[in-house]
Amino acid sequence: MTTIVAGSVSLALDQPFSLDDTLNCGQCFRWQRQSNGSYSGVIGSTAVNIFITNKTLHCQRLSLDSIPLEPLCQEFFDLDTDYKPFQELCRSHPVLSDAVDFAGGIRILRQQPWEALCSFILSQNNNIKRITGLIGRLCEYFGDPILCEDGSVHYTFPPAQRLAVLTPEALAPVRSGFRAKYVIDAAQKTVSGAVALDALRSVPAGEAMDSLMQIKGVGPKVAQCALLFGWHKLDCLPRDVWIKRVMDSVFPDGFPEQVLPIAGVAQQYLFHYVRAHPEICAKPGGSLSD
DNA sequence: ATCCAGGCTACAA
DNA sequence: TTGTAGCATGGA
Repeated sequence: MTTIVAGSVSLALDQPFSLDDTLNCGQCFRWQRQSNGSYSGVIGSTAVNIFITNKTLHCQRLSLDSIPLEPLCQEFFDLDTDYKPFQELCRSHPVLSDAVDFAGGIRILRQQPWEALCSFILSQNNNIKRITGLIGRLCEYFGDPILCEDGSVHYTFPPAQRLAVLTPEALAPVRSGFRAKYVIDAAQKTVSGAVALDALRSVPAGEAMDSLMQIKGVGPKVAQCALLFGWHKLDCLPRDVWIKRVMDSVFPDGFPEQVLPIAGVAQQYLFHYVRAHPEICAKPGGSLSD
């Protein structure tokens, strides 16, 4: 009996979707741009190559598994969510409107909760380039290899059970510095159930934050990033140094009220926008020396 | 060389 | 409660 495995799927897109912006805006760290402009990456235990042409998302399976490709991509890239209403809400403020014009092709991926949590623990006081390398090493050293048709090897994100039994010394090759002990604590509390990741799905953001912040090395910013990118809680508003800057200078009273339910989406447009245009945060007449 | 990066902990006042 | 030194690492 022959197993038919769909090697690729094509998904029609009914709204803007930029792979470059979505995969390079700091919400994920594991997608690699190929020389032809496509991206390769891992969703769960499936390695894929993706690209967009003619308002169609093409997804090719690289790994040798038979997990149905279409629902996998449909969910991961959040294709069932209509972002137009979110962008209309952002139009209520000129700078958010500019951010939408600049970064409106970003979609909030539906990453696995554990991967998002672990990734953003490692992200603290760190820059995106180094975070990417660090997570790459974590997966290469502690994930499961995914053999691919073309001879390449991808890796799963290491499950919590595997990291929970490690010592900081064992994690040394990852070169995560002081963050190693935080990752181990997160893994242990996840495995023990002290922090029940699955249960957070049905819990309001504030309560979910309190739960995640029991983990050493998880404060408000890491918790909100994890909940936004790993649990798709769109009302979370992570405040990193860039967002703090633009909040202080442009939104001293916070986002417009109507934006708050999707503040995480607005935040992500803004994050991508201000990193490319730091002058937005410049205080009018302010000087660096006072 | 000093500063900074998708911050948090531990401690002081 | 608010404020801040120290933290590991590496690129600018």
